[in-house]
Amino acid sequence: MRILLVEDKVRLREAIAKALKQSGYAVDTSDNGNDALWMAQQHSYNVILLDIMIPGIDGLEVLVKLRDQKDDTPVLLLTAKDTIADRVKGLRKGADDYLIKPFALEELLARIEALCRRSFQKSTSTIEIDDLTIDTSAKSVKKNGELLDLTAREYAILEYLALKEGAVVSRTEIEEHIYDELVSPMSNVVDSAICNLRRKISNEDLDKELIQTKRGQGYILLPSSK
Amino acid sequence: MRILLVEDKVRLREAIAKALKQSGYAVDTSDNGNDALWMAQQHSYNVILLDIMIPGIDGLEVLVKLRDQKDDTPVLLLTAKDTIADRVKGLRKGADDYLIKPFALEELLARIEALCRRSFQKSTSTIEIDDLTIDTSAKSVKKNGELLDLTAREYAILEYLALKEGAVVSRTEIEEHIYDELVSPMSNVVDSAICNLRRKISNEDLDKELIQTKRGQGYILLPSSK
DNA sequence: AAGAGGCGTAATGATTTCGTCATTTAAGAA
DNA sequence: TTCTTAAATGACGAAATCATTACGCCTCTT
Repeated sequence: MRILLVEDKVRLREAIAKALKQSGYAVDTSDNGNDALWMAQQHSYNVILLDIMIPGIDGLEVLVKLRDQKDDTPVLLLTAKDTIADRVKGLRKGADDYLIKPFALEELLARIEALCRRSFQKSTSTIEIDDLTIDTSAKSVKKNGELLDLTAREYAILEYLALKEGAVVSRTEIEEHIYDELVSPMSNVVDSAICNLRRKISNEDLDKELIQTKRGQGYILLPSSK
Repeated sequence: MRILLVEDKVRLREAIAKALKQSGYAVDTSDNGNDALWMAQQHSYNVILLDIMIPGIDGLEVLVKLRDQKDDTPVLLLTAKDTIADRVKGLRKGADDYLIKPFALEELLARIEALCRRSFQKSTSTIEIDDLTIDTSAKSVKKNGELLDLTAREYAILEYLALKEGAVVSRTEIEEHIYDELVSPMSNVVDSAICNLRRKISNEDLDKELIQTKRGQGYILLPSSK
């Protein structure tokens, strides 16, 4: 966990830095806006503690510049100013939190923790299998970067198979997971859906089918051959 | 954007709820911990505003229970207590922010905005997509710098889609996050709202629709083509 | 109190999807 | 090899989904 601390008052800066280090953070410090901006660009910090009134370009401006550069490191503003308008302004410019001096170190630490906690949950939403890329949030599939035109059903089945990559999935299982109502026992909905799906994802270059049939058992999506 | 407001003092609750609604949020309220917990479990809120001193199980406990259930909805604690120890305790238990009563509505709104923003992994209060610029603070939309005249509903839907840029958003999800009351299942409110919205944001120059339909799945706002 | 605009509902028509059925193909057992 | 049965395929029509329009209620403003 690496933190950039931007604060011009020496004593305060040292005190905060010391406390942070004791809590196990790696800390870089700066006493002015220009250096701070430079450092933030060089390094990817987990949190930036930013005093507003600092020499060089001021804290808010540093914040704005960072955001303009699509840098979304969590920023906690520190300031002596204490009007509601200032706070609102800071938050609206893309700060994540705001603390007013003087503050208790305990509170600062707790807020930093909250910011770190939140910034850590980024989940990957794509599954890659051979030349297919399944984007589960866009519910779309690309083959070699090219968008495939799958129907909702087809996508759902493919996604399900992909989640169970390498495992045999029975017809019944597919019916139960993809179809709401009961499918009549004699139906071959799944077969025909699989058929259409194969047609769309098949790759002429490779001779093997990605979705293979396990006669009498179901289907299996081959594990990625990487 | 749907918010759960938990506060037992009637007047304060109503005042906050009113302000939130005016800002375009869908708001559910509760005056006690038990109901609040129940509601939070039923629904996926974008933010929970949680007073600590409430009847039934207290706010902190509600928070702890939610976190135990791996529910990581952003929680903003509201409280009259004002010792550092209390604040730290709240944050350490998994709260994302903390406000002390009495607070200014402006600041509350700004903090809620920051929480929403971060939960969608966005760091700035304006979102640019193609020729559209969505200002989530001012709740306005510009097309090529020209202000569009959207209704509150239209804006809310567009903002939600934009925050989820590149992800499919189902009708149900829109209904649940934009509308406070239950939408009757057969209704096509969302469809017609989308229809109107498209008319207003469509660009004759570009032939592609910004809001695309994923038949059987929902709508998707295409990621900016830069 | 009247008017305007916002918004939900209902109805319609266009389009796509998907399940069924009939038929062909392929796999495995004897 | 031949027989049996499971699976693949293709065509068709019913059903579902969506876009769009019109209408009417409700609310807010003036």
